[in-house]
Amino acid sequence: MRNTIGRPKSFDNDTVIDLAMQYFWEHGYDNSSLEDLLSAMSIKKSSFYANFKSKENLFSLALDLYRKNLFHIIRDTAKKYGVKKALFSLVDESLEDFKNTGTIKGCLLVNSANECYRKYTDLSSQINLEFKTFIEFLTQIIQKAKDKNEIKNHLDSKLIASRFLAYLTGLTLIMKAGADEKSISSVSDSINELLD
Amino acid sequence: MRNTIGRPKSFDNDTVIDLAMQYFWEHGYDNSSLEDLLSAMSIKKSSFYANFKSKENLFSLALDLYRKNLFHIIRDTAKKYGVKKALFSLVDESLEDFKNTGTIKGCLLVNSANECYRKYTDLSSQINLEFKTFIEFLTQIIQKAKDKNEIKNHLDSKLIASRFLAYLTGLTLIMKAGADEKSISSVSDSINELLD
DNA sequence: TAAGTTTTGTACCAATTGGTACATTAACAT
DNA sequence: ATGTTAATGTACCAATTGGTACAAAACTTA
Repeated sequence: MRNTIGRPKSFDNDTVIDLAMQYFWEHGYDNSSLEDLLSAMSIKKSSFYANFKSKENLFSLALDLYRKNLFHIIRDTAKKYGVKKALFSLVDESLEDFKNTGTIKGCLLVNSANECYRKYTDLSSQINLEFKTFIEFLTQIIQKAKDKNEIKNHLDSKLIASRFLAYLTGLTLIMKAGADEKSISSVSDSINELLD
Repeated sequence: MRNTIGRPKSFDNDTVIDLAMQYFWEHGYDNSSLEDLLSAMSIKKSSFYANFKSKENLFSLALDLYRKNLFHIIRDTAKKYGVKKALFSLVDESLEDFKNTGTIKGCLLVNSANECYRKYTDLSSQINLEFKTFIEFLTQIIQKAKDKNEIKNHLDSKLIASRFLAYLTGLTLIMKAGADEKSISSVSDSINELLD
């Protein structure tokens, strides 16, 4: 793949998609202007449209990357420290994020569903799919943990997964809205109990 | 107040604020363009800027109206059917809303926190305040219900309030993201248990 | 050096945004 | 009829949006 004719690519597509994904994650779709994205990706407009054909298409790629990364991280952590810790680390990450930056990004899949669903029809179907895939993924690893008796909650795995995601999302939002520490801890505790 | 000189007002400010509030509620702040708002309010641009001075100011008024209406409804329902039903009716309303329209508006206060916090600094402080007032309000009526032994949950009232709001918010979001009925019911059930 | 490919630079586009200025008209009280 | 206030109509504004067109420059292999 080395000896191609012409000027060689100076940036890796996947790398700049990752940079875009980070920016999208922090600012949302609408609040990420093309200008913002270009400087985040460190490429110029002409290169942008040559490599990714539109903002919407870039977002689609970013969404997919996000979900893949997320699964990878959860799987890795689950292998090392168990499913319970892997899932709760998502909560902890949010708490840490908030402590450090004073703000919170939440889950890009959920955020996108909230922002883009029904507004950007092309993205909507993908978002829906990614979300369902995420729930399924959670259901599977929770089921495995139940089989190993690592999680004792008698509730159906999928329902645990759904509650988990709902609570985590709710936690994120009340943090954004300015809930106090005790309230935050309480919701966080309830997520922990869910995974007991 | 009747015999004022000059042409009498042909629309009531509060009425059109209410119309604007409904529109904001359904579409969010950024997605409510001035044009949209004007036709929703059935007034013209010139009248708009004469009566409300900016979109941001209108939203501020709408937010306040929303919170007042919300408190009013909850208080009324609580008097008639008890606190538990009053709170759970918020959940039911979301479920109904979704069944009928296929979409869901959520809580304007929470939505606004999510959308506007840190982006519109002038609104941010108000949003923060409205949210805290809401939590306090919930805490109070929950405490009353606990005093009457209507709610038996031993958790601190404020923490019940916070969990309630977080769960409800999370429920709203996973509905938007396309969760299936069983998952939705399960989260809804857990909110019910919280208020037992 | 020439050919091929990538990246950049510059200029431009139509559409939309929230907002302003101001003249005109409509409805009332005196 | 006149003054006063409310509402409308029209025209305009600068800024931002995502996107296109195309020429010029940079870098490679052959």
